[in-house]
Amino acid sequence: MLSKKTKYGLKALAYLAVQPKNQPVQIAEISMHENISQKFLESILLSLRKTGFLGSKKGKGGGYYLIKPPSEIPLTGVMRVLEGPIAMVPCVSLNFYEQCSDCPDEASCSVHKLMLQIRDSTLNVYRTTTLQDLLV
Amino acid sequence: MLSKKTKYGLKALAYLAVQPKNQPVQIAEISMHENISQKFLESILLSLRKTGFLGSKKGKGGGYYLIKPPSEIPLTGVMRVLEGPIAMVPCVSLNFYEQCSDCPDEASCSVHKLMLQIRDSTLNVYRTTTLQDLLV
DNA sequence: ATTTTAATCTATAAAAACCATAGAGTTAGA
DNA sequence: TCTAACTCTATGGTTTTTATAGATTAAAAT
Repeated sequence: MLSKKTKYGLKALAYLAVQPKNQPVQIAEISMHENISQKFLESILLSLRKTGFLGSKKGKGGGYYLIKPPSEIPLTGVMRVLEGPIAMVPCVSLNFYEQCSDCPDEASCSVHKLMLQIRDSTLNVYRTTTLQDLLV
Repeated sequence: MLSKKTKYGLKALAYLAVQPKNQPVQIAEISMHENISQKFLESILLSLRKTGFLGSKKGKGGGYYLIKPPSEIPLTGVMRVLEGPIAMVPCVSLNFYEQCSDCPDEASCSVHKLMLQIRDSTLNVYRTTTLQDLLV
């Protein structure tokens, strides 16, 4: 299941992507427009800022804005920040690899083989889709 | 993330798939061989039996066995039983469709569009892969 | 019939993840 | 200096996941 965090994050990014002249938008506006709990959205936007997707401006007329044009933001990075590893199992993760404690041999593991395929096909979508492609 | 339930279930199915003459295997044997908590495995195998993937025999010489040959078991069904809906969001699910409460219009929802693509590419893997393909 | 073996069922609880809120602090602009 | 808006820390509640305990039922062997 997709977490609310990711869902809200993507919606917020898409909302920011259609702003004229990429002007800063306040949390409150995004939260109202997209039906998202404001406090929760705060923490999500904060993590997107810390990871370099968003910029922010404090004070009057401030808000959040995209740092790069939507067409230059592939979803791989966004998804890793919001949802975590793309792989469904650590032993096939490119960025978060971990050995399975219960599994003596990866090469002969049936789950490993399957999840490798799933990772590749999912990754292929995220790599070839940018934020621009999500806009109406 | 893939749940332990699914991981264990797949391993158990693969283990059963390589049994000579498809003979019944006891829970205890699978649990030992695959490093799975026996009680937990019990409930997993039970649900696989109830959904028609496994048969069981009680008493001495009993155990669980595959009902169909591995090559005739696409992973779509198995995954739906073990892991639940394949879609990451109910509004793009074929078998478990549900409207999003927070989303006024599916057609213009950025998350919807993306998750539709992910569902299709994932489904494509599960549909074209059978239990047979997971064996070494 | 009785005993043994092994699946089945019900209930429950520990652990982790997820979602959300509260409130104080900080920064920037007017 | 006042106010608007982001930043940070902490915390609580709910749900899901994982696991365990114990009693029951069914089949086979004796």
